[in-house]
Amino acid sequence: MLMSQIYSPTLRETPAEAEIVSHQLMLRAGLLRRSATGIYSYLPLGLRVIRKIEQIIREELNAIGSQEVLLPIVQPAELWHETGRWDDYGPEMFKLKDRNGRQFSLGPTHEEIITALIRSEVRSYRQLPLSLYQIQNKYRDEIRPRFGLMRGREFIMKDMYSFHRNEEDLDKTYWDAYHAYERIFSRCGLETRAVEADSGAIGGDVTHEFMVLADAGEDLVLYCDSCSYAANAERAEGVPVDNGNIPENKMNKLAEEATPQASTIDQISEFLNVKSSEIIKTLIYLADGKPIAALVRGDHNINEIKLQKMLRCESLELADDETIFNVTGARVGFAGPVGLKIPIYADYAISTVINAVVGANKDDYHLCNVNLNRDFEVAKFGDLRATEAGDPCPRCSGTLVGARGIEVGQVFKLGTKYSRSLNATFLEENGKETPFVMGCYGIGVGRTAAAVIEKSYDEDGIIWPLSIAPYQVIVVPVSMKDEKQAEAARNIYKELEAAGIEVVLDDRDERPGVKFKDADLIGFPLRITIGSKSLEKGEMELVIRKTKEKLSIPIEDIAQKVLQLIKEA
RNA sequence: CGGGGCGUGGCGCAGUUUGGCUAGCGCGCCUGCCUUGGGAGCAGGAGGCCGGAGGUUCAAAUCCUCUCGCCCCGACCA
Repeated sequence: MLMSQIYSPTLRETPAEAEIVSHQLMLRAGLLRRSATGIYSYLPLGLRVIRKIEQIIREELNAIGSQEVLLPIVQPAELWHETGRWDDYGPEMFKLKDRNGRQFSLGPTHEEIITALIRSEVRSYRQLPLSLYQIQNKYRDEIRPRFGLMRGREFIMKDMYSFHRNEEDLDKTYWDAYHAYERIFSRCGLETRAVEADSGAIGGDVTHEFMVLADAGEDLVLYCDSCSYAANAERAEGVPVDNGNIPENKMNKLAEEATPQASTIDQISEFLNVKSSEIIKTLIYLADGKPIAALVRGDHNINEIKLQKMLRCESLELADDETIFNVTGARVGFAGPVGLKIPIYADYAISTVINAVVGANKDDYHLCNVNLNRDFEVAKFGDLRATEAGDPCPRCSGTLVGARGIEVGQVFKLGTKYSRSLNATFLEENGKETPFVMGCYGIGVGRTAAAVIEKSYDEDGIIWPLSIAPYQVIVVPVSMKDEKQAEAARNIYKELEAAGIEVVLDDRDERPGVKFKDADLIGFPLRITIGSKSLEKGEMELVIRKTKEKLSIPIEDIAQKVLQLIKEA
């Protein structure tokens, strides 16, 4: 390909719209342009990177026996009503109507479609297991799209779905996929860490997210400093603590203190001169519409996902001011467990707080020296707090370390959630109608490209690994007007192309600085520079983008050397 | 959805507070000369309903009202 022909408008200056490095460089290198918030056009070089990643995915998934399909983007609402996700997914779904007023959505994911496809065709255990995948645009009207390809509203995703007779069979495919993912990301030049995670709106119990540790990541990952435990912070387990029964003689006399205008933990801590760990935070929630109280220590934060799991409720939201007043008799900021008539759930750590400070359920008052069992009862203890860096590891005696992570893939064991609600069954050997046991497996293709840049760039631009670079080599003659250089450039270009190498010839009549800057910005892994001096010696210069290493190599050896470098990568 | 910020040639910005001549600058773009190992130089040039609508005024990029779009932070942690 000739550089003069490639539509790759590079920018000297960083567009104001881009905040993180990968987004800035994708725009500057002419890989990407924004069309609307979270919606992008991929330009030729950007598309080539995407296609390379897709190809790696295809190879690895085909290798574990999955087959590629292409499912519709426009999906009928009825299917989503069947699983209840038309409402569960809520405003995240792009919804549309056809001319007859029939409702559709732009697919945010494809569990419904694929399950509906399978249910009418796969009738026997003899046809299982079955694994299908597709690579396609997904549509989610994200609450806050940002960071270019990192979180778009339209984005390219590989999604794979597997169908099984039973859990054991699912387990095998689950780990096949898990290991295929490791190979995929590794081939893309990414170091990933599989972490335990929450399954969110997709559902299921066992799931791992593949995280690339990077500052631009939107997730917080906690991992153990001495064992292999790693989890998304929203999922990370707390370690149960139990202080046993607090001896009566350590309990001080309950007292009421006026705390005018002190309604936050910090304010109370300062006003009463107590540590935040001596305060019990009382949160009033509506669980499926019914009020409940959740207690966490003042220096802890609640994890609503954990609370929702413990309550086994469909919906969970913080109560509104009116409900709080009705339940506690006080305005927000003065709730406490003493005398509450609603069920009280508490984090394990609550059992360790002696002589605690709590809201008095009375405006502008708090209670001091409050003690569990003497002054209030807890319906159930559990792991309710948000685990943080510095907390003990739930698996060993180590300590959890925090890091930002970019989630590039996730694998789920879905179980029968979708097959049951969509009535997708097959006949078992014994003739019994059985719902499919399912798994699903996603990879964010564009996000993977973005993650690679986040981990591999320098002040001059992107540093693509050979495996997903838009082209492997760029040939840069210092001056196209020097006919000797131009000819040598054309010759080596043709030779490399003939050897099956993906090569670009920068045939533009630009000054060398411009061509070097563009080559570095776009991130071609290898550059062959042709100057008059080296040419006279019968040599060309091979420059490694990543290390900036420059090798003078006899012209006749160049192609061989390039092939060797590609092979070694 | 809440808060903050921003919309001025393709890109990055100034000008807006305090209304006033033909709306500026840098980069990019076009033409010519010149130059060729890290985004050169000189000369000439094109390109703007100042996001949109309405209003105030002799006069609006600038003031007022409404609206659209974009970016950032937050989204209930009492």
